[in-house]
Amino acid sequence: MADTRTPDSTRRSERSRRAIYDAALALVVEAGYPKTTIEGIAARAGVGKQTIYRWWPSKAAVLLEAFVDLGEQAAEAVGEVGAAIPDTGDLAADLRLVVRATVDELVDPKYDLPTRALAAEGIVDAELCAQYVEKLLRPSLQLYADRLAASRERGELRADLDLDIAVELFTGPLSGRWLMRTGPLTHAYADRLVDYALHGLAPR
Amino acid sequence: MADTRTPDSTRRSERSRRAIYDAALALVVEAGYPKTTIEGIAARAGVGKQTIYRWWPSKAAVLLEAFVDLGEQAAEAVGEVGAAIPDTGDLAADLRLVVRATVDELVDPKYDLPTRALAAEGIVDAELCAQYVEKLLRPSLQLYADRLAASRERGELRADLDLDIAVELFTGPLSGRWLMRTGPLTHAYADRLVDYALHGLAPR
Amino acid sequence: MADTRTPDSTRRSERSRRAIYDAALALVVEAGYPKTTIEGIAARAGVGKQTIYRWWPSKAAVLLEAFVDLGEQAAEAVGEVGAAIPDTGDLAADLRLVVRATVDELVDPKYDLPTRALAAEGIVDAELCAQYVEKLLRPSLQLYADRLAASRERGELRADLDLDIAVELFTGPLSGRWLMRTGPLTHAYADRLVDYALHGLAPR
Amino acid sequence: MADTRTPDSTRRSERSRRAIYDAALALVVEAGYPKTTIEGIAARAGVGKQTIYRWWPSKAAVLLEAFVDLGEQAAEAVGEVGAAIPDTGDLAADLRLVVRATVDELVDPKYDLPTRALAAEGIVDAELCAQYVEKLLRPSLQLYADRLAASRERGELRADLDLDIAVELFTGPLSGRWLMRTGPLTHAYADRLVDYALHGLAPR
DNA sequence: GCGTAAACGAGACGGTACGTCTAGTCTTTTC
DNA sequence: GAAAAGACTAGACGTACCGTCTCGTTTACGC
Repeated sequence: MADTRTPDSTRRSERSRRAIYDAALALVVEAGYPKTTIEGIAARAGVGKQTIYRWWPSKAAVLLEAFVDLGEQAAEAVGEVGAAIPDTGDLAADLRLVVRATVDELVDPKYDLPTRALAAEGIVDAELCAQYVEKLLRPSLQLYADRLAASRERGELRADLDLDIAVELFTGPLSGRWLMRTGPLTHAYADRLVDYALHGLAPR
Repeated sequence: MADTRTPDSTRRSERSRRAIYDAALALVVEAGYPKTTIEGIAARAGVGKQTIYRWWPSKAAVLLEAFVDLGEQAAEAVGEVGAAIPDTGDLAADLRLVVRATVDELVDPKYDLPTRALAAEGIVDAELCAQYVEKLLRPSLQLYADRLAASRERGELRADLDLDIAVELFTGPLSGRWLMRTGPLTHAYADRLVDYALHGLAPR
Repeated sequence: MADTRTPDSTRRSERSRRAIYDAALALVVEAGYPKTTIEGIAARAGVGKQTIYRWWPSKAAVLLEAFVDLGEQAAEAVGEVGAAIPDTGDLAADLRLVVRATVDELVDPKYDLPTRALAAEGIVDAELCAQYVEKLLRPSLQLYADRLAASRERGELRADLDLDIAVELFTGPLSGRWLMRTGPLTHAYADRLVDYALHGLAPR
Repeated sequence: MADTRTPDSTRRSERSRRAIYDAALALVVEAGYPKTTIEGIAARAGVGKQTIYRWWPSKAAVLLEAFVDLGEQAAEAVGEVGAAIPDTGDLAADLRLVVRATVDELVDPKYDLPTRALAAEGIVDAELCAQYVEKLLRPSLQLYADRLAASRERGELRADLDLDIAVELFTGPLSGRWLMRTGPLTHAYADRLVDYALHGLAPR
């Protein structure tokens, strides 16, 4: 029978939590996600398996939290601000900048591998997918939405613009190309994508 | 030590191959991909495990072939033709039709589940990914490319249009929304996506 | 790579150990040794396979321990004593008694089958053979040796008698006939064997 | 359904039979009996598996025939005769000679390993055991029986001597010590064994 | 000599068990 | 009472052989 009692999180060991995060991320980068096991994480973190099972429902959940934590660490280091797409008034230029930045990130193995693993897991596991979207995807999509909304207010975009679809027009092709490796991820690609998405395929 | 001898494919049992395809697809739909095991497929197909290991390198490879075969079966049943997006002269209408059809397919569990599983596996396994793209993804993307190329010739699209990106502008958002469940997949969505992709986000 | 860590025997599950003994013995008697598998033992004992592989190196080792344990159980039940050949002063009579008892045991399937299996395995596997001899064979041979030594002291046997060979003179023919089924195992045979061994083949 | 047709032995391939014998014996000596497989024998003999299954019921049966054949080959080489224990009139001396010879043979791996394997198999498989006894054991025991019978006629042994038991008095201890490795197999041992068996344990 | 039938080499097949690995649970001991 | 340690049940993994079953290919006999 499962232990339905929820553990007392106030007594949780911060040291163990950190060690588990570190071990999980390191193993995914070193050995790949499928070869990363809960036993392996526990061993590397110097932690009992039960400590993992007590606080997380699955390997993917550990990795997700670890990765979110990594992002927060990084954000804190840079000063937390900058968490918005700059608004210089030139929408195309602003978007090129951020799409290029996204391209750079997707190419860095340190981010690529864990994100791929989480995406793969999420594709098959709806539960985890929701978490993934909420904690990782949505925040970054929101940046696009905010910037586009600002331009829409100024009349630079269709007045009735559906923001969700608008955002997807940039991120969809990009993440599709990244996930399925259907083409190179370069700054040139980023620029052209922004151009097409903003102005469409029809002749000028 | 691995058995490097390649088996003699002329002596291969067609009956077993089919049974394995059927079992694999059925199990993925019924139990989900992670709970689909090679042992399970073998048992359900009434086949020895070795017969699977002899001909396929992994569970995912089995499913990929099974799914490709399923497509071929279906194509054969309809008469093989129709493997092109119709060209009525109205590009927007033609694209709406096919994007709507894609939406319908992605919603059907019979296609949804195996495709998700393959996509998930491909995201993490580059080897398999290449196969997946080559055998499943590329052919369907090519349909878009052909139709768009036809319109480009007629001057209905930018003369210097990059077809790859153009195709992605339709399929990227669609598959992104599907994979990550970030929004509903409806005909209305399909229509609006086609509109945005064709004409861009800028005001008319 | 093999797991070289030795498990902590203080934490071993007594319940599992007993269940494995019981299952192993039962299966050997019911299905025969070759059809007794480690998987079968585990299943019948309600135990994971790893629990067997953790504590024993082979199927035969399990059976050997199970059988030794069975003997200890039996000995404990009878009160532990009697573990010596009686010494009534009449050596021939004493030996006849114990050889007859041995014959009876060798004929009982409950002992016959496991012992045969162990003997067979030991014949081919020197490692196991040593264990078998040490734990099962030697103790019972020692009883003969002790009784014969007592008679030798009293001058009833050659003064320079080689006890090992002397013991073999009784047990060798007996076990040979049993193992290879070269003749009937009866009390009459036991009596005559004792007679011949004690007095030789030469005329009186 | 099994193929009930009995194959036509007149058309049997002598070359294959020999190759199988050689392969079986070589593998048992090189790799040990348990690691000798029918597939291995077939591969080494350059023979299809079916050719083995057509003519023999089991791995042990192959080995038995191979070994019997080996003996016949050897006998033929020496000139066939000598298949009897010499009768110099000195029974003890004659027996010492032959027991010493047996000891020498049991120590030679070329004979030791296959014989052990067959004995082990026979212990557990009554069917095979009968074959083994009939073809290998009985003939060699008969030599003892004949020699002892001759002496008995001459009054050198008990008039009512039970030949079976008498033979066992020599071969039982010997084979017991050999099978279970309970002591060294030396000429000294052979001599003493003959002495004890002939004259018994009682003081002179 | 030539057709035919059986034995042959080869090896794919449906299976069983192997020994290993990991999941997730449970228990014991330590802090 | 949380945590480290690790033994436990459970069962999938990929491998090795089993014994059966085709395949073509010799081989040898009867016509």
